[in-house]
Amino acid sequence: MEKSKPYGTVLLKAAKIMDYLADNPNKPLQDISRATEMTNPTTLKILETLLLIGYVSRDKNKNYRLGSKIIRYANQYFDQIDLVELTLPYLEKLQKSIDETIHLGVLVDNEIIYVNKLEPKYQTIRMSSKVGITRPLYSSAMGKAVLAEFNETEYANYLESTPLVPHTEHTITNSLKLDAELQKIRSTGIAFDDEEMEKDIYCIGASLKKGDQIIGAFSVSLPKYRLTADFKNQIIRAVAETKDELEQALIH
Amino acid sequence: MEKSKPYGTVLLKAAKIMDYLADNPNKPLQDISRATEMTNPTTLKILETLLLIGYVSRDKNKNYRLGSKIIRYANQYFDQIDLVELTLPYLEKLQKSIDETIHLGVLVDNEIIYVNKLEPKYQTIRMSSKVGITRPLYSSAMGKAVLAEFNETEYANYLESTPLVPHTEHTITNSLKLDAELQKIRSTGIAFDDEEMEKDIYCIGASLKKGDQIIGAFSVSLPKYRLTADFKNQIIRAVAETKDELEQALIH
DNA sequence: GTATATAATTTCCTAATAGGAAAAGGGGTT
DNA sequence: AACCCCTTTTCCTATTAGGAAATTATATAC
Repeated sequence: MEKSKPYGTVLLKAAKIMDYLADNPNKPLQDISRATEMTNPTTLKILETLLLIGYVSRDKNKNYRLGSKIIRYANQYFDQIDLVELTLPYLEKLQKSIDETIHLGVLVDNEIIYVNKLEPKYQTIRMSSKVGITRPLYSSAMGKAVLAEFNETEYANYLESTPLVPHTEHTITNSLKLDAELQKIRSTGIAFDDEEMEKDIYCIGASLKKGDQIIGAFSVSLPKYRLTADFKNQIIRAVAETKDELEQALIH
Repeated sequence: MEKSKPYGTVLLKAAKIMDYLADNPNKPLQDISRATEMTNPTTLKILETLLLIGYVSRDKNKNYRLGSKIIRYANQYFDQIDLVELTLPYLEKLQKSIDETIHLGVLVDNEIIYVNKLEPKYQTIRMSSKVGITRPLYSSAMGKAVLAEFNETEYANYLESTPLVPHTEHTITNSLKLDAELQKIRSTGIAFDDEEMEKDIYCIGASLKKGDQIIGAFSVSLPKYRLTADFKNQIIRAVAETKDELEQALIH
């Protein structure tokens, strides 16, 4: 069984250019050609088409960057979900009671994408994270909360397609251990990430469902040294309560 | 002089699909083919490549929507600018003194793109606008503020490439009138939009420059009936002050 | 459960495109 | 003015794209 060649070679090349420009804004043709391993004429022709459709923009010094169409797409993307606005008051309430970083994520293509982030008001040590980045399901609190909602087929497919790569020495890389962990999450509704993604960071999260549909998850993240037993219980209670409120709100 | 065929037919088709999915999320192959006037096999092949590069995602019912890559791009895009975060405290302060809708926009490809929006806290009648949408330069307060900063060549190019299409009966469609208006803006630093974009909506804005570089603009928008002479002066003063603060902050 | 309708996918061939070598054009610098 | 470096155009063929038709999967009716 050999994998067939993908269709749309220009499209793949264009994506390569876009990826490069996303990480390296304001680059001239030459740099883009070099980085994407294409000749100047080819790169130029693709860039001109990308310019035409608004995916990139070019300044007067002939440097290229991502274009305005991207923002328009992103906006529509959030519209589709429109979760951010809906959940904001509840997450803000959670924020008030637990002054730590709160994330909201949605499930897309077996990953969690951060779509909102609320920062602690008074804590000076904060997490560095950003809306737009993704987290694997197996090694984050939000991810495991979501995984726990998968049915057997979905879970089997997930495991098959995803190698359990360690990010820290605490990452769960054994599927039996992961099974056990998910079992626990199912019984309590609360998921934890004990430095599994990033050293010193502890997260407590829960999934968000709209009826039967898994939407995503939210979580509280904090440096582990701030996590006393009492505080942990307080967060768990607050997260559980927020989950109830959010799922109530999602039904309308 | 004939215009040459654009390179990358697949790319153009892919963009058509993306545009359609941006406006019509969760559509099956058939609908996409119909809307984009392509055959099923072609559409499918492009969708599969888009899937591969993360530009679209497909659910188990085989409905397609924009993919997570878009959010990642958008995030990088904002990083490039990183204006939103930087300006937020100042715009919030402006918000507090003038309880009306505040917009922040950046200049991209001779258009203003809204990148942030602050809603009035107490006013119940609000503007319907969204982050991500664009406004022409000639018919918005932010746009005219930016146009007033263009040099002669830039301005000439702009006029040549942009027809002054009326949006309301107040839109300036005469370039001499626009010249005069820009002259006034240059002398005061404040731009107005007197129902030129949308009936009943009045905006007061100013440009944002970082040294010599035109970044974008911000504005206060409100229903015209709330605009007394006194309130207008109050807004002008607040906008001028905010402009100073922001440009100070932009230098670092 | 089977028939029927509808949509998704694969196959396969040729019309159309893509890509790059080479040459030409632009712009800034010594 | 000559040079260098980067961008853009030209032009030809190796490669890809696109669609008709057949096939398979999926949903709906009976």
